[in-house]
Amino acid sequence: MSRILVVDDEKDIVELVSLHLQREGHEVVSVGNGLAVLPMAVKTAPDLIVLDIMLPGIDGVQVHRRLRADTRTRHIPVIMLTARAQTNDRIAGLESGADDYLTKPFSPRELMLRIGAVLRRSQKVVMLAEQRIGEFLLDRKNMSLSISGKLIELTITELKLITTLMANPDVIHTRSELLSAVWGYADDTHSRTLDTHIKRLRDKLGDHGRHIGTLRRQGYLFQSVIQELADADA
Amino acid sequence: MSRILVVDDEKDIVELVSLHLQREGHEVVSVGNGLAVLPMAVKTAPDLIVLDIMLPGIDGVQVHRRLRADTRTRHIPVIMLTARAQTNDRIAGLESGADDYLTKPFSPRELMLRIGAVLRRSQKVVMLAEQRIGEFLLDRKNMSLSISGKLIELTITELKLITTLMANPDVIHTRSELLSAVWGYADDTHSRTLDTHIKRLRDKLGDHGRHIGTLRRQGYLFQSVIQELADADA
DNA sequence: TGTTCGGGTGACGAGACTGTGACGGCAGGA
DNA sequence: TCCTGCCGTCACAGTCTCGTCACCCGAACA
Repeated sequence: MSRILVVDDEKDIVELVSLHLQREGHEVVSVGNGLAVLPMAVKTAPDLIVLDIMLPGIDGVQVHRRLRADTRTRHIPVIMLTARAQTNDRIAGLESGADDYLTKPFSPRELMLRIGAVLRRSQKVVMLAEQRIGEFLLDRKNMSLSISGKLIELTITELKLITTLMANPDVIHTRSELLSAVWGYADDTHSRTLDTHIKRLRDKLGDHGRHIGTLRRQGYLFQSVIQELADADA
Repeated sequence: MSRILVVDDEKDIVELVSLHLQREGHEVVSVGNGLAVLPMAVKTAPDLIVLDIMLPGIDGVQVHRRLRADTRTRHIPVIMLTARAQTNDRIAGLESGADDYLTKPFSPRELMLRIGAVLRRSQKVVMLAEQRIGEFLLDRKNMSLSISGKLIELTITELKLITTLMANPDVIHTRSELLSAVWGYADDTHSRTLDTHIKRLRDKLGDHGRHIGTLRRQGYLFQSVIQELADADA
């Protein structure tokens, strides 16, 4: 699932950790020498680095600093392994820089949990570059909307509005929800602003404007298929 | 997950296919008559059409042609079902137009695989919802930029501009490239427009405006780390 | 049938946004 | 050192965009 770089000079540790990681479906790369970490990190672009603080040649803290200084590796989360013998100040120093740390001896189970947590935290939220609903094509890359290949010129407000509606088609978006999403209004300002923009949007969409439905007292919605709207109970 | 329109006059086939599709979480709409395909496709806006070539009333090839001729349906991918008895020319003709085709009799499993492949191909280009470069955080969902958590209010033009630059940080974007990406200008209009917007952007970014670098005669670039720019050979 | 309420519609003015041209300054080459 | 070309900066005017208001209409309900 993820690629993880394990840095430790004790082969036993590396093997133990690798075993557990692989069991969880991760790909493991390992290095035993501090000086080799940066080149290896650049080469393999791991999703996470498990870094022992005690290393031959160069200190783990130094390695960490170098990783952070290099634009190619600075975003990679690091979990530090420290020995109990380390002074508290040392640990505090690490704590500030690393994404997490663990004192030796540690249970593999705990390491796995922490790795899972860090990965989840750093996981990137992906979205569709293009969202298609029927003939509507929302191109987030170019910030544009087209219908059946025809570009519809929208203002930024209209674009935000339809983007919000299309994000959850066939679902009712309340007025306050839309006002919050598009205008950032916290309070339920009651004015004709939203209505007006809905109208402008519908006008620009021409015949397809009917995809934007109104539910009296409830809100608006983007209908993937145009149909009569029957109010549910209020 | 997706809405699929199945066109076949043999009820057994429709039922079989529908069953498998529904099992995979797809919504199925079906039609047994060639003439009903276009209206139904327009009405339900399916994500994919499975089209049998042998149909009563009107030939599947004709139907396909009509689908392609109509702006409302031309973008919908089509998988053709052909009988082994069809001549080779016929199949060649199909092959060019349809997104995929399958000869009867076929295994439902194979159809499912091909449908999966076509759907995957026809949609889903993913992008990061948030892009972070140093202190800069580009939030594509809310179409906003913030620096160290502070929201920067940008106009739509400025937003497109910095989005383009940030899409490939530390890479030179030529003037014509930017004019094309942001303004859609095909020709290299030479005016002060781009410069002016670059300046406005830099101003709004305050001290961080220095991330936008100029390379004389070459273009602009977003620098992930601020540094002196040395012109490469022109 | 009449009343009430929420949404639709059209107009308008303030302000924002944009593209342009003029001008100045700086870098690189002669 | 001067010249040339490219970019930075500024002011400005035209256009666009937005929020609001007044008024209309139709649905829901009594």
